[in-house]
Amino acid sequence: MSLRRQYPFHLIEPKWQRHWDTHQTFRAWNPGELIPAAHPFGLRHGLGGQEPGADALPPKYYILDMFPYPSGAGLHVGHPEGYTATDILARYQRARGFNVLHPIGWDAFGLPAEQYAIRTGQHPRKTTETNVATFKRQIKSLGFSYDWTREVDTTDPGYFRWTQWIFLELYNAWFNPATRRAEPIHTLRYPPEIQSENDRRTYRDTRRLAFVSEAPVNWCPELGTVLANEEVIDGKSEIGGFPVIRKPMRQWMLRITAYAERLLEDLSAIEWSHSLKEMQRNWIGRSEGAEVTFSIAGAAHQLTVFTTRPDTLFGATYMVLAPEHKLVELITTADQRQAVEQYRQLAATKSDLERTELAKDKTGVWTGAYAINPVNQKQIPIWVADYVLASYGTGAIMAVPGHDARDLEFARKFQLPVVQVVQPLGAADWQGFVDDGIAVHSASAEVSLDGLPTADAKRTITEWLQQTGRGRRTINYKLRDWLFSRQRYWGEPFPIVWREGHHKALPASALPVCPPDLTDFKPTASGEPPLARAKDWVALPDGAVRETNTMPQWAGSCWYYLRYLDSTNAKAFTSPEAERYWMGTAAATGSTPGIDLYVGGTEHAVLHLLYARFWHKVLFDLGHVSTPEPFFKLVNQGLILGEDGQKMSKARGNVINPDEIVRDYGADALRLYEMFMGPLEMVKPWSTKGVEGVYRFLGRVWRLFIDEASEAELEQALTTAPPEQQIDMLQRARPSATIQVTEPTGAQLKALHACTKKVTEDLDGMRFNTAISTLMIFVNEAMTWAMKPLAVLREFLVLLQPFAPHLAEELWQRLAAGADAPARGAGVALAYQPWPKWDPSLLVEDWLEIPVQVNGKLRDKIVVKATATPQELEALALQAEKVQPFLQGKTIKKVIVLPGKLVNIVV
RNA sequence: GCGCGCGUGGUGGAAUGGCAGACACGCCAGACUUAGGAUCUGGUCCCGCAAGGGGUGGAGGUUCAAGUCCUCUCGCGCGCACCA
Repeated sequence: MSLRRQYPFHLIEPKWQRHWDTHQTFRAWNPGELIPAAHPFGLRHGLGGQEPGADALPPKYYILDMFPYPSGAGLHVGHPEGYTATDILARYQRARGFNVLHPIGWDAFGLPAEQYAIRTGQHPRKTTETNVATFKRQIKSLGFSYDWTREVDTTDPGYFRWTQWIFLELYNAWFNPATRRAEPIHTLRYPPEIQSENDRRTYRDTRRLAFVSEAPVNWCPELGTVLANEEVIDGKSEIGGFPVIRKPMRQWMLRITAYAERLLEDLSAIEWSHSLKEMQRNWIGRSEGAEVTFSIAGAAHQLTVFTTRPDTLFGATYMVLAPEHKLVELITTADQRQAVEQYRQLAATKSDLERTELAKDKTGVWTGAYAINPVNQKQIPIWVADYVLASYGTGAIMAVPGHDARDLEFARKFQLPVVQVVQPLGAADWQGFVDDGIAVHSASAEVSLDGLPTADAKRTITEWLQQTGRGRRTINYKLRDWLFSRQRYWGEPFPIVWREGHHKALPASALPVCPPDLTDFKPTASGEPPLARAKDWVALPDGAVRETNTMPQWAGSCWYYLRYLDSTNAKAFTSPEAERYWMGTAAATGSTPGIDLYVGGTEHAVLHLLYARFWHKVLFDLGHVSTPEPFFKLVNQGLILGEDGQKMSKARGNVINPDEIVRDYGADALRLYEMFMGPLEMVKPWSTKGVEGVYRFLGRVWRLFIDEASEAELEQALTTAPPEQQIDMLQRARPSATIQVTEPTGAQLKALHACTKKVTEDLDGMRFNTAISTLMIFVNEAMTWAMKPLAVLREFLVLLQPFAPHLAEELWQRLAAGADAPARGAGVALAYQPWPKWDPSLLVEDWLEIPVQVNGKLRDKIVVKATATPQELEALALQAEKVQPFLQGKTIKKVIVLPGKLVNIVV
């Protein structure tokens, strides 16, 4: 701390935080709720003492933060960045008359609490409670205008009961390809050949949106759990960075792939950043191409491959199967069996990391078998190689080494033939040419592509394949179904029981299914999930056993924004009325469909944000929510780096603790600084000097309003007063005598209205940094006024309030208490004061300074009446003193005159 | 390798195609002070005493006018990455 205390923020901030808490100032009102007569929202909208329906309430504005995982480390300065941005906008929209929903909660299931429990034996519930308490204290110390009555905690049985309920909705639904929608499972029709109840059960169970699969999954031995594709980065676990291997296991999956196309299409209807949409598009990974079926020489089997380049079919000189491909064992010849088996086993034990990052060198073995190319009946060898992934396409490819870099590398290593079938348009070498060109050497007795540009060749060959029954046009996605079960303790148990090897959903009335109490949270020695230790819990009286896997952390965050709408509802995840009002369509409410603004970090680009969209679409299809997309507009805040420009980390010792900033400079200063650093979305380094800068600004605001002598008295009195009396002593700081009820001068009005205009426009564009600089400019000017009109300063406080709410409220109360004028809404909380309007006519200048350029270079400035005609401007510009030397001996070719802006003389 | 984004003073950053550097940090000078790490005032892109010249990663282009638009190029950041 190197500055003196600029103003008594240490008293002001707790005072207003307590005031907002006890008055529930920021409570958001649902349709039909009784609004107390004295609540500022009721006073503002004339609804006090009433129970207005959705029609009588003002339009809604739903502004959401990504709720935090309450880690043991406490809040870091990245959290307040997004939270301050949304809080400023929440306060702004409240002032503009919206019914604002601005909630917060805790995403509290998760691995760290469980691992801490394994180390120390402390129950994760206890750890979670402690961490939530810390986060809550820290967040409250920043003065955010959350509606705390709607706080949610994903680990609360009253909450996860509905997470389990939504899982049942998924379980009891299937995706109807004809309607492209989820429908209740009872609408599923069985093909005539499926008759027995057992077959029907299997048919049903393999079509549910939540289903059991026995497929190779990402298994992390270190964490003792499986992970979703999205949780594996470069072959390592996202949490902890431990190796991940592929292992076949029986797991719960969610059928997100059914929604691939809609998840992709609907991106165009929402306002997200370009890069974020691009990340989701990449993850979904749609690619158009064809499936081609090859027969196998001397065998009845067929081999289907996916290719985006069916036009290169004539160039296929060999085939490759993924090591896991089922056909491998069926077609491998006796001679090759040993080599193939060895290769497959080696591939199975390799981690993903070893198969990708570390092993760029291609490996593989020949199966001994041949495929027959359908276009020309040529026999080409079938290989097994791990550069082909079992999980993409059909797990097999036709290799065209002439026009694919990977196939070329493989062909060169194993001396397989390379042939040309595409002629580059330019002078490029054809070997390894992968772009579009002209088809060559692509003709047989049955079909010819020669001379066709790539696009036409694709179309021609695909039609031919389709007509001859050897293939078809198809679309492939990289997106995989969502692996939804984990071998953990600290997560939602599945509402599922098993009997005789079949799973069965519990009825909704059996919810919540609470996890049993345990003292040992490790997986069992046999590798079963920790819940299996609770034998009494697992075994049910009727002989059934409970599912012992739990849901992943993402489950709770998939729908929390819906629970906020009606967070204590015990009968439904939310009431339909509340859902319609807050999430409803534009036509019904006059506001945005879905959540108006969602702010959070970019780390959830393909995890939470994809999963939540998926769940929302299922709920939409099943009639539970009104919109197909939850998050209409989304903004990612940029990372805050340490003062050294490096990512903040304990190891580097460059972590800034928000508690210390609040202690030394106050919450308003922290809020203001984080917004003043630069554009919200940008990555930017922390600067404590910068905090001091905005802190000094807040001090100037204080001194603009407060009498200096009285403040000195206050400071003096505080040195001896006991802490509990100090807050009341704030009253001793009296408004400055220079604040008077006077008619503002033109210059004063102009300063206010210019400030109002710019701040308003900047808030609409989320340009918080320039909004704050505008407030600074106003204060710098107002400091020079000998007489400060009360009305002007009051309006300024309404503008300041979203940014520095504690200080603004304190000063507002001070001016209202003065009783020296009929205050604008005296006694009504500043937070609900109407946002000021600006009068454009006040901003018009009588005289303007106009730059005069010669050939685009600034040479002089002329002062003219704002009403000057272009002719007058041109004449004055040509006479301007400093312009003369540049016109000497030249012919004026042209004069560009922009009235009110600029004159450019071209010579 | 592919995709996306970004390059502006000593620093964070401002600039609907129209005066480059708002606002702030830092620094310099001054005022008030016993003092200043408080506050206030002034200055602060570079070269130059000045007149003037140069300047938004680099090279071209479009335009009366380019930080802004186009092409190429270099550098940085983020994402994806054997996806057929």
